[in-house]
Formats: sequence, C-alpha cells, structure tokens
Amino acid sequence: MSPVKSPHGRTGRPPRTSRAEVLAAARDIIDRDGWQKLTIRRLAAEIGVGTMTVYHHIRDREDLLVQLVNDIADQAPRPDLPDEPRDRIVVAAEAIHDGLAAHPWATEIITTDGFLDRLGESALTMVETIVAGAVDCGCTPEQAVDVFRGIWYYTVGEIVVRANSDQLQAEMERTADREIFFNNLDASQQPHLAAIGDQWPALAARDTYRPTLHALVDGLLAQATPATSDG
Amino acid sequence: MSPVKSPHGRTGRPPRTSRAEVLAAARDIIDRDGWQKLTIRRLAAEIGVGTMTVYHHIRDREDLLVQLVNDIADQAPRPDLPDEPRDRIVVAAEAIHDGLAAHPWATEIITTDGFLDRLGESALTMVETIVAGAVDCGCTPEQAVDVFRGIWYYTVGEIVVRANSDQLQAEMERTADREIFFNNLDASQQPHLAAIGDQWPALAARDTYRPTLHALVDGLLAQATPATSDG
DNA sequence: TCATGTTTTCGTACATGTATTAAAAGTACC
DNA sequence: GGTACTTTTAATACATGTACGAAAACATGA
Repeated sequence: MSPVKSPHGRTGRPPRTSRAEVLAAARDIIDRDGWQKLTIRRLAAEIGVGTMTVYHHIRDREDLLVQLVNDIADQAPRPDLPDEPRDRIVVAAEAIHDGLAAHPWATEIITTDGFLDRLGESALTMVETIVAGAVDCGCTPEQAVDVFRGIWYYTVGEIVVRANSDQLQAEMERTADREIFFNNLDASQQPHLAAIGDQWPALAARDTYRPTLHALVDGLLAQATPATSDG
Repeated sequence: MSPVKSPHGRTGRPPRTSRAEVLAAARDIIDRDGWQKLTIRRLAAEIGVGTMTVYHHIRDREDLLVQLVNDIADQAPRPDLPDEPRDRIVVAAEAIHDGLAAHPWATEIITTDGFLDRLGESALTMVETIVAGAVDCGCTPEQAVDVFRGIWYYTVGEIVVRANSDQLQAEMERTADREIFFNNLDASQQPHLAAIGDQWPALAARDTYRPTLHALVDGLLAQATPATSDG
C-alpha cells in the first residue's frame, strides 16, 4: 500500500540544489582554477551546501567528471562528414580526440572508468560513425568493432600520455629541473637514442595525432579487406 | 671545510631499513592482496617502521610504483629479435606490452607519470630497438620517433582501457549489474551499434593487440617511406 | 670526552574522498 | 491541524597521502 503515490507532481522535501547546479559549479571551478582544484568539499562550499549533499546528486567524484564530459560531448559541434567512408572514420576519430583533448581533466575519466559504457548520445554517434564507415569500407561487423577499438586505444593513449607530459613539462619549467632527459643513456647501448639526445623532448612535443591516425586507419582497413577493390 | 668526509664508509645514523626491503615488502603486499591494498601506512607497518620512514626511500607513492615497474622490466626476458627490421619493431612492442599488461597496477604509473623519463635500462633497450628498426626501414630519425610514439600511444591506450574494462567486468559479475550495455541505443540513430548489440562486450573482450599493432606498424612505415624499395 | 655535522627515523597535522546515520524539511491524506 | 511518509541535508568518522620538523643515532675532529 503506497500511502503516497505522488499523483500529480512529486512528494517529499523539495531539493535546494539540483544536479545541473552542481555540474555548473564544478565547471566554474575547473575553468577558474583548473581541474586539480576541484574537490568535493570546495564544490559544496561554492554552492553553499554541506559536503555530503553533493553526493546526493553524484555517485562519487568520478561520476561527476563523467557527467561533465558527457555534457561537453553533447555541446560539441558535430563535424561535417565527407563522402568517403575512410574519411568519415578519420573525421569522427578526430572529433572524439579533439573533444577530449580540449579538457585535460578528461584524462582522469578515461583512465578511471570503463567510460564507453556511460557515453551519452553525441559520443555514441561518433562511435556509430566509425563502425559504419568501417562496414562501408568492406569490413565485417567484427572487423568494424576492431577498427573502432584500435582507434579508441590509440586515441586514449595519445591523450593520456600527452596530458601528463604537458603537466610534467609545466612543472619542469617551474622548478628548473631540466636536462635530465636521456642524459644517462649509453651511446654504445642505445646509439639511435643517443643520437637523438636532447632533441627528443622537442620531437615528442609535436602533435602527430592526425598523421598517425591516418596510418592506423589505412593499416586497419588494408588488413581487414585485403582484396577489396570495387569500382 | 667539510668536517665529515666519510673517508672509509658512511656517516650519519645507520639505516634500519633499505630501499630494497621497501620494494620487496611492496611487492609482497601486491602479490598477496592486490595492488589496491598497497598503502604507505600498511607498507610501513609491514616492515615495522613509522609511516614517514618509508618516504625516505621513495619520493612518493607513485615513485614507489615506478621503481617496482622498472624492477620488473629489468627482470623481464629479452625477446629474441628477428632479422627483418619491421618484425623487430613488432617484437619489441609486444615485449613492452606484455611486460606492462602482466601487472595491472602498472596502469597507474603509465597514466600518472611522464614515465618515459624514468625508464630503466631494459625498457630503454626496447625503445632503442623500435627506433633502430624504423631507421633500418628507411625512416629518418624524426620519423622513427614518430613511429615509436604511435606505437607507445596505442600500447598505453590498450593497457589502460583493458585494465579498467577487466576491473569493471569483475565488478559487474559480482554485483549482477549486467545488461546495461548499449541497451539504451536507438536503432534508427545507431543502426550498426544496435545490430551488434549484446555482442559488443564479447567482441571487445577479445585480445586484438597484436593484429592491430601489425596494422599500425605497416601503416606507419608505408607512410614514412612511400617510395622506398631497395634491392 | 664533547661538540659538530650527517643521515635516518617518526610523531603530528592537514587535506581529501567517502560511508554512516540521524536530523530537518517538505507533501499528502485524515 | 496532525500524522505518516519521502526526500534532502549535514555532522561525524575513518582511511589515505604527505608536508613539516624535531629527535635519534652514528662518525669524526677537537
């Protein structure tokens, strides 16, 4: 016998704060002081509620970040898709990459969570685009999933590594901790690395996501459709 | 005027514990109860010293994990390298991958740190092998670095994503939280994903590191050396 | 022996994420 | 208005990483 059925609206105590307000405040803090400064206590203080109140709107800190990412994904512009299926794959992958890379704190989510399970609409559309493009290139559904997974792994790795490299580099510039890189390597053991030497940081700082993505996609498609040449 | 020069041995208070002992105890805890249970306090208690004593041997928790990884890398078997430079690249990449993938807690290091800066001897040898292989395939040093970076990003991403997927899957099996995957997708919006549907987890669970690595390497080498055919 | 310098150890304190739990603040029905 | 129920709020407690700084333990030179 449910004594209260909330026949018209809702019952119980009305909320003082909303999920949207929590997300907005979180984004404010991140925009203002960086995502390292986003703590639950500070977030609650910003809104003017008790710390644990925030936990009524989010499962935990990581859930908050997931919701923020999905928010951003939903607001990100959908790219224009070219005609060639291969190019559609590339464009969709770049869209995912750029959307994530623009927000360094996204790293924490990608790495802490399954993430794919919690993707929102917009992000799912990009996944669909990649899988569809692979199928249009002659892949079986299984192969198409593999194509996506390869792209996903590469993209995640690029963002994770580069996010941390950037952070490390910023710290080094602050603490004058430079010149430790590859200084202890032995020219007889690692001749090529020794030859590159000091140039490594400069080379590694270049953004090579796109060309490598092209290489990966071409390699995957060539592998999946070894003898397909219609026309 | 250095009044104490430690002419024969060492000076100062003799250590009760050593770095090696700390690392060994840490590995014990990880092997026994999993890496999630490795806390500094517990580690110190295990050895029988105060918590902060541990910090005299490690810079911070993450530094401890880096040292553990390098330990493992140093003990990992060096793979036999084939004659073909392309195959040497693949074998070296697989060695790095397998070495890291065998220890899920390695994820935390890869993602939290610059990591490449702190590689030990053995790991550096694998980097050298990849760069050398790329050069032997006709790449310029710059291109060789790009080849390595592409492989590194892909490898890191694969390990990061899979480590967390495994963890998630284990939790789902425990909490019977199944069947949430891709259930909320719209067949008209994402036809291919909808067609795959329930099969996605099974497809995503397959280990496809190697074939995708081959595709990536082939794609990268083809891109770097478009018209190289000596002989 | 004693002062001095050096290295190691560890007690204390603080910020943080989060579980527990009970109080507060509403709504609906009588 | 009063009572029962639902939802929100927040105080409290605990585990963790780690900064700070003082104390301990030793070697050497006077």
